[in-house]
Order: sequence, then structure tokens, then C-alpha cells
Amino acid sequence: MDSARKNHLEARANILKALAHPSRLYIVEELQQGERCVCDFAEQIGADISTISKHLSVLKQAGIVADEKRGNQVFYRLRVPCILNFFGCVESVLEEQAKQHSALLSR
Amino acid sequence: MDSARKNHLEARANILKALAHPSRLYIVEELQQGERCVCDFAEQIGADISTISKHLSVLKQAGIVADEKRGNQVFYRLRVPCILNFFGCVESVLEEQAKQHSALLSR
DNA sequence: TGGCTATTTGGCAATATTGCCAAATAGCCA
DNA sequence: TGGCTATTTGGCAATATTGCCAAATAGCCA
Repeated sequence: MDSARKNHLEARANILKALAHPSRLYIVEELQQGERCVCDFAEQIGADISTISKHLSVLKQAGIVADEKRGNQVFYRLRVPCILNFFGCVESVLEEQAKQHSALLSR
Repeated sequence: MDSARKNHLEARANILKALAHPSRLYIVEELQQGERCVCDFAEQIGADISTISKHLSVLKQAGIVADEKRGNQVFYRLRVPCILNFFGCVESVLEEQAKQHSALLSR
């Protein structure tokens, strides 16, 4: 495998890694409805604000969200709306999992 | 957030986590061309066979691939072909990243 | 300026992931 | 059966991720 391909795979893996956490998925889902400030998430996700902030920074670092400071609040929005479709496929993996498990059970 | 939603987010996050590794992404890309045996990957990815085998088991556990033993080889195939489309979006995140970086540079 | 709110950053302990080596397992063939 | 090939599993050290607390930062308003 050449090093360009390696770099590309690594770049993709980093994006998936950034999405691969329940709180961060929640954030992305919420942002599909429109922009939110950090405080909005703090209530909904039961975690320390500093933890939420770090999750947001992971998503920002990965290029998935953008932030904008207005007054003393910071608003986040999705940079990449297609993330939504993306999940249709994840759902179909979940369905496959279900099939797999019921097949195992019925043996 | 109710516990059903939490479970669902966790299930999705687990699938993304399973995909979020360069070698595993490589495997998924290869499998889009058709089934492969473990030995095929061993050559292409420069890692110990036991490492490859563990990556495959992560993908299998997540419901992304299925395996079948034939003779003394084990063949893997994608359970969920849509994983492919999925990556179109990941690419667009990469493009956003590029924009972001060039914007920063031109400041 | 001082005090308040919102958010980020630093540091750290607990936990999870990765990748290797060695050993186990399973099928094939002589 | 014994030896071979292909693959998986166990174990472990190195590394990465997570989530908290405390402290820093930035904007607002009196």
C-alpha cells in the first residue's frame, strides 16, 4: 500500500473516530435541527460542561462542525449536512446485527 | 435523554468505532470488490496476521462483515454494501477540512 | 474596574484500543 | 496419525480516549 493511500485511510479513519462516541453523535443529531450553543447540550447530555466542550472540540478539529462566538455564548453548527444520510447506512448495519443475533438464537 | 435513545446512540457509536481504523477501512474498501480471505489482507496491510485477524473480528462483531470457512481458509464479505455510499460523505468532510485550512492560512 | 456568565484549557486517573508474540485450533493431505 | 497451512485466541506492554475538577479566558453589564 503506498503512502498516499495510507494517508487517505488515516484521514477518513480520523473523521469516523470523531463521530464514534454517543455524546458526539447526539450533538451531531441535534445540530441537524439547527445551530445550538454549548449550554443547550450541557442540559441534555448529563455530563460536565468541560466534557461537552471537549467533545465539541473533537468534532471541530475533524471539520464536522464550525463554531461562532456571539456575546458570551458559542454557537455550533454542522459544516457537513450529509452526515445525516450517512446514518441511514449505520441503521442498516444495526438491522443486520439483529438478523445475525436471531439466527444464532434459532440454531 | 431517555435510556432507549442512549442505547441507540451507543449502538451507532459502536459501529462507527468499528470502522474508525485505517486498516479496517482498507479491509472494507477491499471487500467492496468482492470477498477476500485473511491471507489477502495480510500481504497488503503490513501487519501481523494475528493483528489482521483481530481487526476482522472487530468488523464481524459490529455486523459489518460475515465470514465463511472454506477448506483451511476463511473468507470475509461485506454484510452491508451501503457502507460504500457512506464514504462519499466522509470525503466531503475532508474537503471541508481543506477549505478550513486554506482559510486559516490566508488570514 | 469588578463581578457575573459561558466556555475552554490543563492535568490527571481510569479505561479502552492497538499490535506484537506465542500458543491453540481446525482443516487438509500423505 | 503426523505434519503442514491458515487462522484465531490469550496475554501483555504501549498508547489513546474519556471525563472529571480546577483554573484560565473572554465578553457583558453595573
